Amino acid sequence: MPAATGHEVLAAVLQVRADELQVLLWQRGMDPDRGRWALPGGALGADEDVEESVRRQLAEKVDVRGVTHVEQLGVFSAPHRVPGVRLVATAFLGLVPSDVDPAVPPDTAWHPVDRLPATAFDHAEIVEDARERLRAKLSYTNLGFALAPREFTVSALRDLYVAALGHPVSATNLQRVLTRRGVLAATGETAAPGPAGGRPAAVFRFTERALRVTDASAVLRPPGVRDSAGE
Amino acid sequence: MPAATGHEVLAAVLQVRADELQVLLWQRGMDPDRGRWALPGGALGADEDVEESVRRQLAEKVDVRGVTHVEQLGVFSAPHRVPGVRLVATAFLGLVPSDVDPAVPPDTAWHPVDRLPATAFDHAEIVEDARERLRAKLSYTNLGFALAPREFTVSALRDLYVAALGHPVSATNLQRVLTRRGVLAATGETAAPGPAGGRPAAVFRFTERALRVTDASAVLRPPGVRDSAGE
DNA sequence: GGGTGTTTTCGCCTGTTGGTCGAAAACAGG
DNA sequence: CCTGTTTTCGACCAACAGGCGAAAACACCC
Repeated sequence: MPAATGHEVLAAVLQVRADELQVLLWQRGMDPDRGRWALPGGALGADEDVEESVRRQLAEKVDVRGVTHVEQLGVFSAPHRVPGVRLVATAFLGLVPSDVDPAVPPDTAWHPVDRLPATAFDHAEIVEDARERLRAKLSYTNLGFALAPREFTVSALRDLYVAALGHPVSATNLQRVLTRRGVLAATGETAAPGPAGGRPAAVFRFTERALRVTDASAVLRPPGVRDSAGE
Repeated sequence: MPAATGHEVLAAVLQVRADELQVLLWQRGMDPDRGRWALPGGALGADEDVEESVRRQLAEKVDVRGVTHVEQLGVFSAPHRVPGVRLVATAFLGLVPSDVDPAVPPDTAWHPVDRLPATAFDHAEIVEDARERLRAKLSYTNLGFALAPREFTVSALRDLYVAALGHPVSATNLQRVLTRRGVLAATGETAAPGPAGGRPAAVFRFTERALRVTDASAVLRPPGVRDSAGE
């Protein structure tokens, strides 16, 4: 009696390329929406949950080792979001560090989230949700690790934040804030200066490459429990 | 070709009752999991999205006007989370103000989230997710409005936060923080003192009864843009 | 080799926020 | 009128983020 309901997973995979936040899309070769650009994904398999499914489907488009972070965005379930069939989608956000350039099939390409091509179904809406989720989480988590190479300079990290957030970020502040949160650590090495000279930049690394929420957002925290201010 | 996949919606409706955070559950009268307690919900209809569906299903259990806030928690999709059938669930968090006591069917009752009875399927996990989401959002949003009556004293609001957060909260701080964020406003009236006397408490109100995120969480904000500190 | 320009780094200052504490205000009851 | 209770308010302090400018460390050119 409940209508036969299919379930698909979709992934908005984001990466900063050429100082712009871009998303991985593939061009549909079949109707409906032939020629329009769609998010990677596909039908949920019988013996997998949605997390396993999205990783499996992504593996068909890119080298999954490049995708350092995957998290659930939400459910998109408008009755006619896909014409003809009843299809509920679980959308995901995926992040790729800026130093890798995974090989992709010929029908697949990166597009700046600011200038999307004609998109299929409700996928533009999903990309917008992914972008906002990224923006919010960059502020109060260490999610930057998923966009950055293993090692980087503060200015390189600053450029990533500028591209992802869409507004200027002070390098001074970025370093101080992240250091105080205890997620940044200097490696002791320095990078070679650019062609115009300049002081060699110190090389940093994220202390952990797993998502951690900053307690700074824990307003109204229990009494007596103060931040350790970076052990 | 994809296995016939059913889709259901489930709601973890939370309310502070008797100084404890409680969740609305109903006792299953049929197998599987007969006798165990389950979250309200049901199959997704053909002509509704999951948001519409959860409100419709909730209306069958409680007076929906009492539920002041509903938001998506996430998808639960373990292949055998419900024995026998393939059922994917979209879980929701619902909040009810502490001053209403909606009528519920005979098989339905409130249970403290700290002492859940035997629960059906993976519903205990969903309740735990709902509770953590509430805890997190109380800190950096004005979500308290959804747990509180339209008008209240600071100590009453403090008791709600204590019950929901599970740790002591300073009344002084709560008032100052919420006022500075611009979400609290004094009505000018005072409440009658308790039986033991004491100074009459001032009555407050939330300035808006819609979810708003505090910009305080927007660390690394654009330069020059400072908080208006409550106009 | 010294000056110039560039890039990064570091320290200081400021405004805001949240946590703590204690005093004062406003009530009931004896 | 005195005591006990509850609420309210102000003062103080530590932590934090943003802004700014000086100093450090390099490349290039004359």
